[in-house]
Amino acid sequence: MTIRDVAALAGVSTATISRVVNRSGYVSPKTRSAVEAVIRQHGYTASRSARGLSSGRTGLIAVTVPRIHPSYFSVIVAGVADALYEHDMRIVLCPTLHEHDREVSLLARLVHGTTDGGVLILPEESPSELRDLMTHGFSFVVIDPRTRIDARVPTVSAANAAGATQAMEHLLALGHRRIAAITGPSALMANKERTRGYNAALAAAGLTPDPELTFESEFDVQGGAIAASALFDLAERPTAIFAFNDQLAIGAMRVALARNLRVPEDLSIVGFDDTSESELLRPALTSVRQPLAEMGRMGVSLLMRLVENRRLEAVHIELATELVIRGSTGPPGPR
Amino acid sequence: MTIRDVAALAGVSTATISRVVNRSGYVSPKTRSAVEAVIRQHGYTASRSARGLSSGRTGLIAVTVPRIHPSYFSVIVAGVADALYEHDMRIVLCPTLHEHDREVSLLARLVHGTTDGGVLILPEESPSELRDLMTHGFSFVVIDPRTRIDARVPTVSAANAAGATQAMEHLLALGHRRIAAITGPSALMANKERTRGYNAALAAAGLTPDPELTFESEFDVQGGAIAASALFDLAERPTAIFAFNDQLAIGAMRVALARNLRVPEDLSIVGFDDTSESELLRPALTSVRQPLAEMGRMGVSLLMRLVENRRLEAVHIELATELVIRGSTGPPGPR
DNA sequence: CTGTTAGCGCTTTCAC
DNA sequence: GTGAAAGCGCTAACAG
Repeated sequence: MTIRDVAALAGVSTATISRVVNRSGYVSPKTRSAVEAVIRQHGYTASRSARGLSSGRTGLIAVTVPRIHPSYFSVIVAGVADALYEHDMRIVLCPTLHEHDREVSLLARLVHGTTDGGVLILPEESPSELRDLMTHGFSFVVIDPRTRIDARVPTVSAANAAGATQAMEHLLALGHRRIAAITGPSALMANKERTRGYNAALAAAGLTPDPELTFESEFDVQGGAIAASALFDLAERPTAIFAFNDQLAIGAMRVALARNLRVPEDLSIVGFDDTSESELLRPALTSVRQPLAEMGRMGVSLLMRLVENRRLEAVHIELATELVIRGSTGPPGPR
Repeated sequence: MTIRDVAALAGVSTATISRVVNRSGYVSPKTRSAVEAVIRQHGYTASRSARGLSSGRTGLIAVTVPRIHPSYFSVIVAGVADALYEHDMRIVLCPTLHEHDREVSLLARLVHGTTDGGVLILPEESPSELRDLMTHGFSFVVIDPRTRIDARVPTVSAANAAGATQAMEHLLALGHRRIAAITGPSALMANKERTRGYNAALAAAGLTPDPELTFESEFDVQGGAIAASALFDLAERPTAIFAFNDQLAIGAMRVALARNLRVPEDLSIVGFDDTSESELLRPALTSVRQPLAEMGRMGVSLLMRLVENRRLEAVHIELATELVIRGSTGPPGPR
């Protein structure tokens, strides 16, 4: 079933079919309904390839993501998919799987000629690679940039510094003074921001950050466990730990419980992300919620403007986080 | 950069460029390397739309999935993406979001003309809709069919009956005799199979299923909680519960702990799926692992054969499950 | 309001 | 080995 078949059956030209299908231009009600009848009867659907080739718009958006599975990513992707669906567009999913060094150009991976634009989630591409992409006229936005990138690229991220401050203010308000930070890889911008928020909150409370209390680590459970062990071995143990993501917090909590430290009586723990695991833990984890799905939706909203206007608006959006208080935090116990 | 630009720069015809890019037909080594140089230098990438239009193959596969986020789905999708990547193909993701009744044909949703085939995960389409899809010559496979569908459609699922039997044999071996089942919606084929496995294991142990001990419920935490409450109110409480998915098991465990039943001393619990939550719970959940990523990969492998041979092979694959024993199961305590 | 027509960028016979 | 040329199915001027 091609547009020509439909045209023949309806006794009109292909142009008219195109007009009916795309609701573009004037078509008499009579013709329209005749065409629609034929279409319905024969189940005609326009080929997106052909449409893409001739109009330059495919209705497909490339979404790159390091991995699909961790809920952190799948929630963002769900937000993106959701928003795109409303624009009648679909996602071409490109998990990069750390295959960045594969000899395939980013443009090729973004399925050049098949997509109208891209949403890059936590991309591993260097700022210069992203600049190349811009040069090629490819429309894209970045969600949660890994490093500082060209200011002309629209970005969406969580208010990481403010979020960290929220967490710290909560702990400080509870009376904690020795608050450790288990940070993720310091190369990530999000972590730099969270560290900034951590320090700012301490400063605001008149405290000087103790370097002994900051521990950098990979973003996983094991990293959290290692860091926590080191912190517990300190001469003067922290009364609270602010973990820069929930995985780290889980690792820390495991070690704490294994060492018979009660949470939150002996140790308060705050995570970051508020992934679904947080409320499964016992005690449930206090965590800074990132508006992940909303970040995805917002990314699409920026991208759509970009795709339509064909001009770059330098927009950098930070979405507010929310501290979700659960059972893992409480006032410090008497030593 | 189009194929014509490259041809002009290399001083050959577009046909030759096509041959070089696709490694089809003979090209002299000299010409080839000249062309490759130009391509590399100018970063040319063939437009997938144009290629799709002229060759009929787009290198894109549609993947439908009810929702992206629950890890159950994202793990399958990750497997699919993984396998497709090796075939140099990409995924067009179509979360159906229960929008099944939207007036959009399935074919349109599968982006007809943009994809070479489809992987339908737990599709909500009726058998007859799927038959229509076949009639249109669309190549697709189904992962985890919701109901019994046309036998000519290749399917991949977990060995649900056998998996249920594994769980039951474990409980029976521990000495349990009163084992309740919290099933998911009985319309789902997977649940019918699991029920079959449950009954078969009881029968093999010389026990008659007690209808009082089977409770149907939605596949969520709350459903598990409701079912467990009812079971605990029974005159003669079960000593073990086999929940047909992990969410149900979580709900059941919550209620058990809230009622001061010790797990596993007073009550053993087995889940199904072995989602990442299982090992986070305390006690960690014994669960039947479905090889989700593998199911995704296997689906692709069937689909690739289908796409290449253009003929339907009626293949129905059941992948073995594995019982992962953790802390939530143990011998029944003295009453 | 509707039809004609010229491509969009690529693959693919068929000649040479 | 390589080139010429005919589409693939659709959209978008431009006529009428």
